[in-house]
Amino acid sequence: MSERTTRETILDAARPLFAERGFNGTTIRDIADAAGVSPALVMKLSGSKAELFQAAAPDSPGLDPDPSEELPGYRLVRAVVERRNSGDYEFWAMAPYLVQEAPEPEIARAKMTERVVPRIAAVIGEQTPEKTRARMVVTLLLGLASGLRTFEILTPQAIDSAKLIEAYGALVQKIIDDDGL
Amino acid sequence: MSERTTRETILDAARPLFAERGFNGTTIRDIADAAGVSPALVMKLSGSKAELFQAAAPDSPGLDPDPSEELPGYRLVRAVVERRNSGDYEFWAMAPYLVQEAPEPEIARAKMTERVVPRIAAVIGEQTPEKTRARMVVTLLLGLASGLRTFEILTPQAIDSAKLIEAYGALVQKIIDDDGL
DNA sequence: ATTATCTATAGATCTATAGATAATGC
DNA sequence: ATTATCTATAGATCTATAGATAATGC
Repeated sequence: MSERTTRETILDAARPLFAERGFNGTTIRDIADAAGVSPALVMKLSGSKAELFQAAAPDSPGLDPDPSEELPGYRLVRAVVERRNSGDYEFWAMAPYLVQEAPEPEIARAKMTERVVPRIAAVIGEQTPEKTRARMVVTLLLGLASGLRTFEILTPQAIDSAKLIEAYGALVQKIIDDDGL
Repeated sequence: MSERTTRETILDAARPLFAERGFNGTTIRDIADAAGVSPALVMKLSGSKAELFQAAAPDSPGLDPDPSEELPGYRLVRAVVERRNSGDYEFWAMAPYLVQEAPEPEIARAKMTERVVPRIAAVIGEQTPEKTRARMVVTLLLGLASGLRTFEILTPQAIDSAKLIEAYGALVQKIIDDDGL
């Protein structure tokens, strides 16, 4: 097993732990146990816990691999709902913890904005320097992920997926189409 | 100084620390220093760190003391924006951490939903058992607070307060008025 | 020979408690 | 006398490192 592979094993073990328990709630030993190696090796290969966090924490949302005919507002919402249904990792739900729990929250916040806002601006085709609509869309996606994942108030019992995509997608699309912003 | 008062001093010191740094990121000593007492006294008066967290963490949003003529969607949004402008404590921004960082996240999540959803249902006048619209409104407020506070992507430079209240208030009001939900 | 990994442990926390002292009310 | 508060410290972590051993490639 080369270093590359072991390092990847450790990062893969670290990611969900950091996401679920945060920086302080996750120990090097937790990660080592999950990866099946000694804590010393985790330290050796990652340098420090803070560096490991930086390396492990995903810092941008998953790409949309298949730009369909659907309007981008609905498409973005559908992706979040489908990830809930399949239990996949949800960047938008983890982002608040990644900022708040980072060893240096201010830097984490700035980095996050830098990566995420232009990305969404590209998806919705916004070209203004302020990227106001992209910022609003990011806000809406953060809320949706909170409701679906962190708080689980938008359960399938409370609202079925199709209806949710229709209603919430309409909100996102309304922002995208808003000429006043 | 009676116990009541010292206990309150400690809780007031603990609240912002827990909110900013989370449960694991805040130590009894931090709280003791902020309150100007010894760590031993903090322990004595609070029982344990977990109990202190329970006692200190606000578990519901601030009430709306002045129900105006304004439509509830705009009113709810305006309150969040104004708290940003005045730098006041924002329940909706802290709620994710309170759930995630709680000693028992599952219980914290259930409690949160139990308190918050009926509250918002009352504000918007929803009486269905599922409270689907209240859940959607909570989701939108969580997003707004994330965008304003946690990520600071909705800065006054990016969008001025009046415009934000108008645009985001319209979304919340759209959900409140949505007959399909 | 070099790289990968482990054991053992130092040094620095952290929560919690025991027991002492200072302040308060009768 | 009782309540409020402190000092001192036990016991349990946690990160990080030093030095030893096992595995690998030449």
